[in-house]
Amino acid sequence: MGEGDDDELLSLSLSFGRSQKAKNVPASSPHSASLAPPPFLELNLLAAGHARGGPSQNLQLAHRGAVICNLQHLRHSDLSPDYQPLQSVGGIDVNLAPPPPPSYAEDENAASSPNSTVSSISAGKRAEREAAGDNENEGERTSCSRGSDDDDGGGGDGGNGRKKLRLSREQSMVLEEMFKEYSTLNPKQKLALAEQLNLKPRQVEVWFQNRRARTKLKQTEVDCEYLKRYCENLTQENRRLQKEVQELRALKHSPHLYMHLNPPTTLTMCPSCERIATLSTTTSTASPMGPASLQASLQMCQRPLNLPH
DNA sequence: ACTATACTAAATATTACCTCA
DNA sequence: TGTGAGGTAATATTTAGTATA
Repeated sequence: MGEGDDDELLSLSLSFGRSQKAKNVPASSPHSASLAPPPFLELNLLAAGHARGGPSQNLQLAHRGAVICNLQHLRHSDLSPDYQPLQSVGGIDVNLAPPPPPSYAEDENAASSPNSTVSSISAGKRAEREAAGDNENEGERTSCSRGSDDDDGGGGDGGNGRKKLRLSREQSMVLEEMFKEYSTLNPKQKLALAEQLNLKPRQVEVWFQNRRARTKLKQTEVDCEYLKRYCENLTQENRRLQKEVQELRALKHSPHLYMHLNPPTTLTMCPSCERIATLSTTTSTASPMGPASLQASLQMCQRPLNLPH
Protein backbone atom coordinates (compact mmCIF):
# COMPACT_ATOMS: atom_id res chain seq x y z
CA MET A 1 0.00 0.00 0.00
CA GLY A 2 1.89 2.86 -1.19
CA GLU A 3 1.19 6.49 -1.22
CA GLY A 4 -0.70 6.04 -4.41
CA ASP A 5 -3.43 4.24 -2.60
CA ASP A 6 -4.19 7.06 -0.37
CA ASP A 7 -7.00 8.42 -2.37
CA GLU A 8 -8.78 5.19 -2.85
CA LEU A 9 -12.36 5.37 -1.96
CA LEU A 10 -15.29 3.13 -2.10
CA SER A 11 -17.81 2.49 -4.70
CA LEU A 12 -20.98 0.80 -3.77
CA SER A 13 -23.23 -1.32 -5.76
CA LEU A 14 -26.22 -3.09 -4.54
CA SER A 15 -28.64 -5.75 -5.40
CA PHE A 16 -30.87 -7.73 -3.26
CA GLY A 17 -33.35 -10.46 -3.32
CA ARG A 18 -34.30 -13.67 -1.80
CA SER A 19 -33.31 -17.10 -2.53
CA GLN A 20 -35.28 -18.77 -5.20
CA LYS A 21 -36.67 -21.18 -2.75
CA ALA A 22 -38.17 -18.45 -0.75
CA LYS A 23 -39.71 -16.87 -3.74
CA ASN A 24 -42.66 -19.07 -4.14
CA VAL A 25 -45.12 -18.53 -1.49
CA PRO A 26 -47.56 -21.27 -0.97
CA ALA A 27 -50.93 -20.03 -1.92
CA SER A 28 -52.26 -21.54 1.18
CA SER A 29 -50.29 -19.23 3.35
CA PRO A 30 -50.60 -15.83 1.91
CA HIS A 31 -49.57 -14.16 5.09
CA SER A 32 -46.16 -15.51 4.85
CA ALA A 33 -45.65 -13.60 1.71
CA SER A 34 -46.68 -10.33 3.07
CA LEU A 35 -44.27 -7.71 2.11
CA ALA A 36 -41.27 -8.99 3.83
CA PRO A 37 -38.16 -7.08 2.94
CA PRO A 38 -35.71 -8.88 0.81
CA PRO A 39 -33.82 -11.05 3.21
CA PHE A 40 -30.44 -10.00 2.10
CA LEU A 41 -28.62 -7.41 0.20
CA GLU A 42 -25.49 -7.83 -1.76
CA LEU A 43 -22.88 -5.23 -1.35
CA ASN A 44 -19.66 -4.71 -3.12
CA LEU A 45 -17.40 -2.04 -1.97
CA LEU A 46 -14.79 -1.35 -4.51
CA ALA A 47 -11.88 0.93 -4.47
CA ALA A 48 -12.43 3.94 -6.62
CA GLY A 49 -10.37 7.02 -6.91
CA HIS A 50 -12.44 9.81 -5.56
CA ALA A 51 -10.31 12.24 -7.41
CA ARG A 52 -11.73 10.87 -10.62
CA GLY A 53 -15.35 10.93 -9.72
CA GLY A 54 -17.42 11.96 -6.83
CA PRO A 55 -18.27 9.25 -4.42
CA SER A 56 -21.88 9.57 -5.14
CA GLN A 57 -21.20 8.94 -8.75
CA ASN A 58 -20.50 5.39 -7.94
CA LEU A 59 -24.08 4.78 -7.15
CA GLN A 60 -26.83 4.99 -9.59
CA LEU A 61 -30.46 4.22 -9.42
CA ALA A 62 -31.23 1.71 -12.01
CA HIS A 63 -34.29 1.98 -14.08
CA ARG A 64 -37.08 -0.36 -13.22
CA GLY A 65 -35.49 -1.62 -10.13
CA ALA A 66 -32.53 -3.21 -11.71
CA VAL A 67 -30.25 -2.00 -9.08
CA ILE A 68 -26.72 -1.35 -9.93
CA CYS A 69 -25.39 -1.11 -6.51
CA ASN A 70 -23.58 -4.21 -5.69
CA LEU A 71 -23.86 -5.08 -2.09
CA GLN A 72 -22.60 -8.20 -0.60
CA HIS A 73 -23.84 -9.96 2.39
CA LEU A 74 -25.50 -6.99 3.84
CA ARG A 75 -28.60 -7.72 5.70
CA HIS A 76 -31.24 -5.16 6.26
CA SER A 77 -30.75 -5.40 9.92
CA ASP A 78 -27.18 -4.49 9.34
CA LEU A 79 -27.88 -1.20 7.84
CA SER A 80 -28.88 0.76 10.82
CA PRO A 81 -31.51 0.91 13.45
CA ASP A 82 -33.38 3.58 11.59
CA TYR A 83 -33.47 1.70 8.38
CA GLN A 84 -37.00 0.88 7.44
CA PRO A 85 -37.30 -1.83 4.93
CA LEU A 86 -40.84 -1.24 3.94
CA GLN A 87 -43.49 1.29 4.41
CA SER A 88 -42.94 4.89 5.01
CA VAL A 89 -39.32 5.43 4.61
CA GLY A 90 -38.54 9.03 4.32
CA GLY A 91 -42.16 9.77 4.15
CA ILE A 92 -42.72 7.24 1.46
CA ASP A 93 -45.05 4.44 2.15
CA VAL A 94 -44.27 1.96 -0.50
CA ASN A 95 -47.41 0.12 0.27
CA LEU A 96 -49.52 3.11 -0.08
CA ALA A 97 -51.89 3.08 -2.90
CA PRO A 98 -50.87 5.52 -5.52
CA PRO A 99 -53.10 8.52 -5.66
CA PRO A 100 -56.29 7.46 -7.29
CA PRO A 101 -56.41 8.29 -10.91
CA PRO A 102 -58.58 11.20 -11.73
CA SER A 103 -61.88 9.55 -12.19
CA TYR A 104 -60.98 6.92 -14.62
CA ALA A 105 -64.26 5.35 -13.94
CA GLU A 106 -65.93 8.13 -15.76
CA ASP A 107 -63.55 7.88 -18.61
CA GLU A 108 -65.50 7.85 -21.77
CA ASN A 109 -63.68 5.38 -23.91
CA ALA A 110 -63.42 3.25 -20.99
CA ALA A 111 -66.06 1.14 -22.42
CA SER A 112 -64.43 -1.08 -24.83
CA SER A 113 -63.56 -4.52 -25.34
CA PRO A 114 -62.83 -7.44 -23.25
CA ASN A 115 -59.26 -7.30 -22.62
CA SER A 116 -57.20 -9.24 -24.88
CA THR A 117 -57.09 -12.93 -25.23
CA VAL A 118 -55.49 -11.59 -28.21
CA SER A 119 -52.26 -12.28 -29.73
CA SER A 120 -51.26 -15.26 -27.82
CA ILE A 121 -52.16 -17.88 -30.27
CA SER A 122 -50.38 -20.59 -28.53
CA ALA A 123 -50.05 -20.25 -24.82
CA GLY A 124 -51.54 -23.52 -23.97
CA LYS A 125 -51.33 -22.96 -20.31
CA ARG A 126 -52.88 -19.59 -20.51
CA ALA A 127 -55.52 -20.65 -22.91
CA GLU A 128 -56.50 -23.31 -20.52
CA ARG A 129 -56.63 -20.87 -17.73
CA GLU A 130 -58.78 -18.47 -19.61
CA ALA A 131 -61.01 -21.18 -20.81
CA ALA A 132 -61.36 -22.48 -17.36
CA GLY A 133 -61.98 -19.47 -15.28
CA ASP A 134 -62.66 -16.55 -17.46
CA ASN A 135 -65.51 -17.51 -19.57
CA GLU A 136 -67.77 -14.77 -18.56
CA ASN A 137 -65.52 -12.32 -20.26
CA GLU A 138 -66.39 -11.39 -23.78
CA GLY A 139 -67.95 -8.04 -23.59
CA GLU A 140 -68.63 -8.22 -19.96
CA ARG A 141 -66.28 -5.53 -19.06
CA THR A 142 -64.84 -4.82 -15.79
CA SER A 143 -66.59 -2.73 -13.33
CA CYS A 144 -70.12 -1.79 -12.98
CA SER A 145 -68.97 1.75 -12.66
CA ARG A 146 -67.97 1.78 -16.21
CA GLY A 147 -70.76 -0.30 -17.37
CA SER A 148 -72.69 2.80 -18.09
CA ASP A 149 -70.22 3.84 -20.68
CA ASP A 150 -70.39 0.69 -22.57
CA ASP A 151 -72.71 1.99 -25.14
CA ASP A 152 -70.59 4.73 -26.51
CA GLY A 153 -69.71 2.41 -29.26
CA GLY A 154 -66.25 3.81 -29.46
CA GLY A 155 -64.26 1.81 -27.13
CA GLY A 156 -61.85 -0.57 -28.35
CA ASP A 157 -64.46 -3.01 -29.14
CA GLY A 158 -63.29 -6.00 -30.89
CA GLY A 159 -61.75 -4.12 -33.70
CA ASN A 160 -58.18 -4.92 -33.27
CA GLY A 161 -58.30 -7.07 -30.26
CA ARG A 162 -57.07 -5.92 -26.97
CA LYS A 163 -57.93 -2.74 -25.36
CA LYS A 164 -56.67 -2.03 -21.95
CA LEU A 165 -58.92 -0.59 -19.38
CA ARG A 166 -58.23 1.10 -16.17
CA LEU A 167 -59.82 -0.24 -13.12
CA SER A 168 -62.28 1.99 -11.47
CA ARG A 169 -61.36 3.82 -8.33
CA GLU A 170 -63.48 1.51 -6.26
CA GLN A 171 -61.86 -1.53 -7.75
CA SER A 172 -58.44 -0.14 -7.16
CA MET A 173 -59.26 0.72 -3.61
CA VAL A 174 -60.55 -2.73 -2.84
CA LEU A 175 -57.55 -4.31 -4.46
CA GLU A 176 -55.22 -2.09 -2.51
CA GLU A 177 -56.96 -2.93 0.70
CA MET A 178 -56.68 -6.57 -0.07
CA PHE A 179 -53.06 -6.19 -0.98
CA LYS A 180 -52.32 -4.63 2.37
CA GLU A 181 -53.48 -7.81 3.97
CA TYR A 182 -52.29 -10.34 1.47
CA SER A 183 -49.63 -9.65 -1.05
CA THR A 184 -50.50 -12.89 -2.74
CA LEU A 185 -53.86 -14.48 -3.02
CA ASN A 186 -54.82 -18.06 -2.92
CA PRO A 187 -57.21 -19.27 -5.58
CA LYS A 188 -60.22 -18.91 -3.38
CA GLN A 189 -59.39 -15.38 -2.47
CA LYS A 190 -58.69 -14.57 -6.05
CA LEU A 191 -62.01 -15.90 -7.19
CA ALA A 192 -63.89 -14.18 -4.45
CA LEU A 193 -62.22 -10.90 -5.12
CA ALA A 194 -62.77 -11.19 -8.82
CA GLU A 195 -66.39 -11.84 -8.24
CA GLN A 196 -66.72 -9.01 -5.82
CA LEU A 197 -65.12 -6.59 -8.22
CA ASN A 198 -66.69 -7.97 -11.30
CA LEU A 199 -63.31 -8.70 -12.76
CA LYS A 200 -61.85 -11.77 -14.25
CA PRO A 201 -59.74 -13.82 -11.90
CA ARG A 202 -56.93 -13.39 -14.32
CA GLN A 203 -57.19 -9.64 -13.96
CA VAL A 204 -57.00 -9.89 -10.23
CA GLU A 205 -54.03 -12.16 -10.54
CA VAL A 206 -52.27 -9.82 -12.90
CA TRP A 207 -53.05 -6.86 -10.74
CA PHE A 208 -51.43 -8.52 -7.76
CA GLN A 209 -48.41 -9.50 -9.78
CA ASN A 210 -47.91 -5.99 -10.93
CA ARG A 211 -48.59 -4.61 -7.52
CA ARG A 212 -45.90 -6.79 -6.04
CA ALA A 213 -43.55 -5.64 -8.71
CA ARG A 214 -44.31 -2.02 -7.94
CA THR A 215 -43.79 -2.58 -4.28
CA LYS A 216 -40.49 -4.19 -4.91
CA LEU A 217 -39.41 -1.44 -7.21
CA LYS A 218 -40.29 1.20 -4.69
CA GLN A 219 -38.49 -0.69 -2.00
CA THR A 220 -35.50 -0.94 -4.24
CA GLU A 221 -35.46 2.77 -4.69
CA VAL A 222 -35.77 3.33 -1.00
CA ASP A 223 -32.99 0.88 -0.31
CA CYS A 224 -30.81 2.44 -2.88
CA GLU A 225 -31.32 5.88 -1.45
CA TYR A 226 -30.45 4.62 1.95
CA LEU A 227 -27.34 2.90 0.72
CA LYS A 228 -26.35 5.95 -1.20
CA ARG A 229 -26.39 7.96 1.98
CA TYR A 230 -24.61 5.18 3.75
CA CYS A 231 -21.93 5.16 1.12
CA GLU A 232 -21.56 8.89 1.29
CA ASN A 233 -21.00 8.66 4.98
CA LEU A 234 -18.42 5.97 4.51
CA THR A 235 -16.73 8.06 1.90
CA GLN A 236 -16.57 11.02 4.19
CA GLU A 237 -15.21 8.90 6.95
CA ASN A 238 -12.69 7.38 4.62
CA ARG A 239 -11.54 10.78 3.50
CA ARG A 240 -11.21 11.93 7.02
CA LEU A 241 -9.14 8.92 7.92
CA GLN A 242 -6.94 9.23 4.89
CA LYS A 243 -6.33 12.79 5.77
CA GLU A 244 -5.45 11.85 9.28
CA VAL A 245 -3.05 9.22 8.04
CA GLN A 246 -1.36 11.76 5.89
CA GLU A 247 -1.04 14.09 8.79
CA LEU A 248 0.40 11.36 10.91
CA ARG A 249 2.87 10.49 8.24
CA ALA A 250 3.89 14.05 7.96
CA LEU A 251 4.34 14.22 11.67
CA LYS A 252 6.39 11.10 11.64
CA HIS A 253 8.97 12.87 9.62
CA SER A 254 9.26 15.67 12.09
CA PRO A 255 10.32 13.79 15.22
CA HIS A 256 10.05 16.79 17.38
CA LEU A 257 6.33 17.01 16.92
CA TYR A 258 5.95 13.32 16.60
CA MET A 259 7.11 12.57 20.10
CA HIS A 260 4.47 14.80 21.52
CA LEU A 261 1.70 13.42 19.51
CA ASN A 262 -1.25 11.93 21.31
CA PRO A 263 -2.33 8.56 20.09
CA PRO A 264 -4.74 8.90 17.23
CA THR A 265 -7.81 7.62 18.87
CA THR A 266 -9.82 7.93 15.70
CA LEU A 267 -7.79 5.25 14.07
CA THR A 268 -8.28 2.73 16.75
CA MET A 269 -11.18 1.06 15.13
CA CYS A 270 -11.95 0.21 11.58
CA PRO A 271 -15.16 1.99 10.70
CA SER A 272 -16.37 -0.85 8.63
CA CYS A 273 -15.72 -3.95 10.59
CA GLU A 274 -15.23 -2.22 13.90
CA ARG A 275 -12.25 -4.33 14.69
CA ILE A 276 -9.79 -2.82 16.97
CA ALA A 277 -6.63 -1.90 15.23
CA THR A 278 -3.18 -2.37 16.57
CA LEU A 279 -3.00 1.26 17.29
CA SER A 280 -5.80 1.60 19.70
CA THR A 281 -5.56 3.99 22.57
CA THR A 282 -4.62 1.00 24.63
CA THR A 283 -1.44 0.71 22.67
CA SER A 284 -0.30 3.10 25.25
CA THR A 285 0.44 6.67 24.96
CA ALA A 286 3.98 5.87 25.72
CA SER A 287 4.61 3.93 22.58
CA PRO A 288 3.90 6.05 19.62
CA MET A 289 2.75 4.28 16.59
CA GLY A 290 5.50 2.81 14.57
CA PRO A 291 5.60 2.21 10.87
CA ALA A 292 4.46 -1.36 11.25
CA SER A 293 1.31 -0.56 13.10
CA LEU A 294 0.62 2.28 10.79
CA GLN A 295 0.98 -0.05 7.90
CA ALA A 296 -1.34 -2.52 9.51
CA SER A 297 -3.87 0.15 10.08
CA LEU A 298 -3.69 1.31 6.53
CA GLN A 299 -4.08 -2.16 5.21
CA MET A 300 -7.05 -2.71 7.33
CA CYS A 301 -8.78 0.38 6.16
CA GLN A 302 -7.88 0.11 2.55
CA ARG A 303 -9.03 -3.31 1.78
CA PRO A 304 -12.60 -3.59 0.60
CA LEU A 305 -14.66 -2.67 3.53
CA ASN A 306 -17.10 -4.99 5.08
CA LEU A 307 -20.15 -3.29 6.22
CA PRO A 308 -20.87 -3.50 9.87
CA HIS A 309 -21.83 -6.97 10.86
C1' DA B 1 -36.41 -39.98 -11.80
C1' DC B 2 -39.68 -37.98 -14.83
C1' DT B 3 -43.78 -35.30 -16.09
C1' DA B 4 -47.58 -32.19 -15.86
C1' DT B 5 -49.39 -28.47 -13.65
C1' DA B 6 -49.59 -24.30 -11.19
C1' DC B 7 -47.50 -20.52 -9.40
C1' DT B 8 -44.28 -16.69 -9.28
C1' DA B 9 -40.83 -12.95 -10.60
C1' DA B 10 -38.91 -10.52 -14.14
C1' DA B 11 -38.87 -8.48 -18.50
C1' DT B 12 -41.34 -6.51 -21.90
C1' DA B 13 -45.27 -4.75 -24.65
C1' DT B 14 -49.31 -2.13 -25.00
C1' DT B 15 -52.52 1.25 -23.73
C1' DA B 16 -54.29 5.29 -21.15
C1' DC B 17 -53.54 9.56 -19.48
C1' DC B 18 -51.06 13.86 -18.46
C1' DT B 19 -48.24 17.84 -19.49
C1' DC B 20 -46.42 21.11 -22.30
C1' DA B 21 -45.01 23.50 -26.33
C1' DT C 1 -58.75 26.07 -28.15
C1' DG C 2 -57.02 22.13 -30.44
C1' DT C 3 -53.23 19.04 -31.25
C1' DG C 4 -49.22 16.22 -31.33
C1' DA C 5 -45.00 14.63 -28.91
C1' DG C 6 -42.95 12.86 -25.01
C1' DG C 7 -43.20 11.00 -20.49
C1' DT C 8 -45.24 8.14 -17.03
C1' DA C 9 -48.29 4.88 -14.95
C1' DA C 10 -51.32 1.06 -15.36
C1' DT C 11 -52.53 -3.16 -17.37
C1' DA C 12 -51.38 -7.30 -19.98
C1' DT C 13 -48.32 -10.87 -22.01
C1' DT C 14 -44.29 -13.75 -22.33
C1' DT C 15 -40.64 -16.33 -20.47
C1' DA C 16 -38.14 -18.95 -17.27
C1' DG C 17 -37.59 -20.92 -12.79
C1' DT C 18 -39.47 -23.51 -8.92
C1' DA C 19 -42.57 -26.42 -6.12
C1' DT C 20 -45.58 -30.10 -5.81
C1' DA C 21 -48.44 -33.96 -6.78
